[in-house]
Amino acid sequence: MDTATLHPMAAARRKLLEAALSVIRSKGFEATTVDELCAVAGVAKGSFFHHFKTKQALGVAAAEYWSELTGAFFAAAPYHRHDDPLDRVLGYIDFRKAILTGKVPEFTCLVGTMVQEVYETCPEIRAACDASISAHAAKLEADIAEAMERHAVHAGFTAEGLALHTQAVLQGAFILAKAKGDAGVAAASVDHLRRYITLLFQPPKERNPS
Amino acid sequence: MDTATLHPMAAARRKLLEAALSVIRSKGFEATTVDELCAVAGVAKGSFFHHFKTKQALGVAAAEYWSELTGAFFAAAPYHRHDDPLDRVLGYIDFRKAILTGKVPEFTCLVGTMVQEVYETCPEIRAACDASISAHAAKLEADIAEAMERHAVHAGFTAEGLALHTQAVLQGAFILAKAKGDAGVAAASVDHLRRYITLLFQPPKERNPS
DNA sequence: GACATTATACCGACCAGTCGGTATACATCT
DNA sequence: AGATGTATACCGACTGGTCGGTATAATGTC
Repeated sequence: MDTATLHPMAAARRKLLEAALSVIRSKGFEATTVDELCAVAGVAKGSFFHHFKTKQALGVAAAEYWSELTGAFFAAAPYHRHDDPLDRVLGYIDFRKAILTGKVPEFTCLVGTMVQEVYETCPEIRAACDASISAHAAKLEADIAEAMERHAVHAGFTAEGLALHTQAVLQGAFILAKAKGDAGVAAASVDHLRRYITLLFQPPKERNPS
Repeated sequence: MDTATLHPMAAARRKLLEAALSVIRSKGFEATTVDELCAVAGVAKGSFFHHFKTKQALGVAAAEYWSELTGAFFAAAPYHRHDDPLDRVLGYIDFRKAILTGKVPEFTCLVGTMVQEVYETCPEIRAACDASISAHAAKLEADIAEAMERHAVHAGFTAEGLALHTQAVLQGAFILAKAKGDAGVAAASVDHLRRYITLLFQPPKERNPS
């Protein structure tokens, strides 16, 4: 995906946003300095404050940029091809597991990291992070709702609630991965999530009583 | 529980640690200043650096203090009384859900918040947070292992993995609660976790095929 | 030449950490 | 008992450096 073609944008602005994604995911929002973002982006400080009124404004813009990027990334993923909506949901989970590669800051979530720090101190960033997570969950929610319809599952939960739960598991898996410095523990949690959804949608009559 | 009697400790030191718990859970580690901790603790700055060599050292001490406090808190919880280990596990989950009350910073996890920020920049704090999470999970792991034995469940996962998964769900639930400013979404995720464990340990033959 | 963008120099606030010093408790020696 | 030494606890002014943000000049670009 060529990120430059998503929206026309001044070069310095996009370079600053790209820098923000990588630096903030590594060090968090507060520990990230404007000077470092400029250095990584190869841009002077004046450009930063030309494009973003404050550091907080950059935080909001970074969350929105993250939403755009991940939206396009998941929209292009192969799991949407399945006919059965349940296969699309499980395909999403498998896809999330498959991209747990490389170093920890490379597969963790920008908005999950940011919202932990600023949820009480900066309502604008908090709202932008919430919007990003909720928009992502909403796409999955559609498939879950369809799968619940198709497989006649209605027991005690909503499509929205289950979609948000998947995000909770992923965000929590990232925290464990950060604590242990290892992606394996995150993958194991995603496995549990997959098993849960499989059990939820498994028709009781066909359960193997071995 | 009288925290003062857990370990003898200079008054200023304990007041600083208590201040650290509440301030860091609200604003994160980086945004918390030594001056603010001193102000909240009602202690002079000199005392801070008498008890903690650096701010990072306070972070490590806060994680260890958190481990002590939560360890005692959960050890005293009522769910341990159940005879069936599975009831203890489900009792733990119910207890976790029951304490999701009050404002968000009051029920979220100090070490989960801290490790997100510093996992790359401060290995000492990262390790202390990992130790806190892992020790907590280990207590639950014992009950899970016993429940797996008792209920003859061995399918595709380990007691350790499931114990860590519960922590992932809880940590992720906290992130969603922070993003939405609402404890309800966290409780909903804990409900899903409970349902998952129930399904895992439900004997296939007795499943209700309604 | 008008306008958006980028670069450089700079400022005031703030922050982690230092330093000199006081207070208290408890030994040990005379 | 009183004097002396010593370790811990606590205090608050100070400092060197960093950070977010500003002012202004220089560039492109139509």
